[in-house]
Amino acid sequence: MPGTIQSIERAAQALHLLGAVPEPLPLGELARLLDLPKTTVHGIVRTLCEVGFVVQDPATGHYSLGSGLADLGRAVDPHLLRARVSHWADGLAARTGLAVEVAMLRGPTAELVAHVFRPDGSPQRLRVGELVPAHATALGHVLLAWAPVASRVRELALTAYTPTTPSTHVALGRALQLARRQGWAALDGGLTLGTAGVAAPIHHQVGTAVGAIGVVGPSDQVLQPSGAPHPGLVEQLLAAAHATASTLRDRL
Amino acid sequence: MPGTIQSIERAAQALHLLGAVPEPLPLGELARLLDLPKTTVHGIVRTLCEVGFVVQDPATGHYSLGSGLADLGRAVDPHLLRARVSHWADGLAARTGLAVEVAMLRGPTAELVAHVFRPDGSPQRLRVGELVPAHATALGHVLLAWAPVASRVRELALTAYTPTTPSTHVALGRALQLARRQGWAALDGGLTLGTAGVAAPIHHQVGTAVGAIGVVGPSDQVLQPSGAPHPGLVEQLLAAAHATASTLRDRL
DNA sequence: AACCATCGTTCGACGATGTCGAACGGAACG
DNA sequence: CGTTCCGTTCGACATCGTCGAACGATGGTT
Repeated sequence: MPGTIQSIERAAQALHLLGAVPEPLPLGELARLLDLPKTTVHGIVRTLCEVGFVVQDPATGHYSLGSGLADLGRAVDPHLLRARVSHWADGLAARTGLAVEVAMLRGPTAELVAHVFRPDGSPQRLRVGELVPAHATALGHVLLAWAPVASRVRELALTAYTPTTPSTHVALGRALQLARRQGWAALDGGLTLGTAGVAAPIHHQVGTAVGAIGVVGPSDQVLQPSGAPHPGLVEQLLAAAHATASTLRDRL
Repeated sequence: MPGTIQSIERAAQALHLLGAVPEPLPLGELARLLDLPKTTVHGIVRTLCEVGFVVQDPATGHYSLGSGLADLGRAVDPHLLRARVSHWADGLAARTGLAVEVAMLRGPTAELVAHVFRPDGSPQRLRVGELVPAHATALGHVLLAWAPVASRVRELALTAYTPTTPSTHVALGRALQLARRQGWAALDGGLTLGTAGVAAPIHHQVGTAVGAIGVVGPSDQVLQPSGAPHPGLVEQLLAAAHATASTLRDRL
């Protein structure tokens, strides 16, 4: 039986000790209990502080368990995501003149958790709560591209809503690869001819996206004749996504 | 600013990923998301499995968060300790003919969480819930000797109940050092003249004791004229303490 | 039945990183 | 003011983590 990684075991022991007492522990005490030199323990708790599993009381220098541990088992609540994203989504709609939608992956679909109307006063219908097929929307492409279990794509039923809907796994795979490469996704007429969307991932943990934010509107207002998004659109989307992700990392 | 420990950071990233999805992740998927070779990730998750932070589904081989993480923030519940210790405490009382008490540290006192009567049928009073001064009992000496924050001893008010109560910090310190060295504590007449106790720590995490188990009775039945415990008494105590600790580590 | 792909796992070479003694500045105490 | 103890930094060194190669097991395909 091969060995395990000593530094991870030691970190776990430090966490156990910090969890065993309600009050913060000084470094020397931790070192004494772990039977390790202070500098060794200091390296461990400094790393645990950086990843949020341990916090250091600035006044006393003592250490205790951090909220990062409690957060591990919790997926981001849709209401929390909506709360955090709405400010940026409002601004994005105002600046782009387009409707803004935010979605989270729900099996083969994208569930809209936030929707800001395009600001031109035209009649619109609130779509929050609606499930849209992930393969047929830019939002869905982003969610699939950054889903933890990418192999799930093989299981999707790829209904062709329009001639431009990716309706084979090869076509969808290519679109997702392109999204991963460029960091965003665009799709023209995937669900409705004449309507296009561009979306970007909202990251919470390394490598995956908790949601996606996108703009959607008439194709000629979202994309240039070349098929590329209008100048500045992608940058604004990425900025909104990044800002939302930052607020998600804030502790309440 | 000096660096942090890469392997601990990587372990934390693995835990975040496992926490981000409700279903278990295969090793290859974890490796892809972490952008690390499979063998590297395997070493990390094997270690996390060993410390209980991750579990592996035996059927599929996939990994998910373990209960060890949730356990970190929770001290052992007195009712749980009582439930786990009672079998061993009953046996100890039967074999030694002495009353058995189990306690947990509560500030400067030892709180009795379990009490088994001496089996001679004499009238006795149930003492569960009672707080006894830690410095004046063998149980309390054990709890103080293996407390996470040893420096708290300085803050104790050392009331002298009998001439043999350790009533200076020096005397108490010596008694605790002796306890740590020999792995158990004995005290004759600390609280009541003519009554002696011997106690051993119940460990849950490395280096600390979650509780203590001890026998208490007339001095001549607990200790030999030399002051040493009766033969076999310490071994039986340590066995009961160890068995209790083992059941505490079991997952319900 | 044979072949193939992919899985989790083990082995072991190698050098990158973790370990930890020495030493630091700061805070608290007598 | 001197002393003690704290958390922290530095840097030498060799231990340990990394990871390519390869394994047996499993499931799917022909």
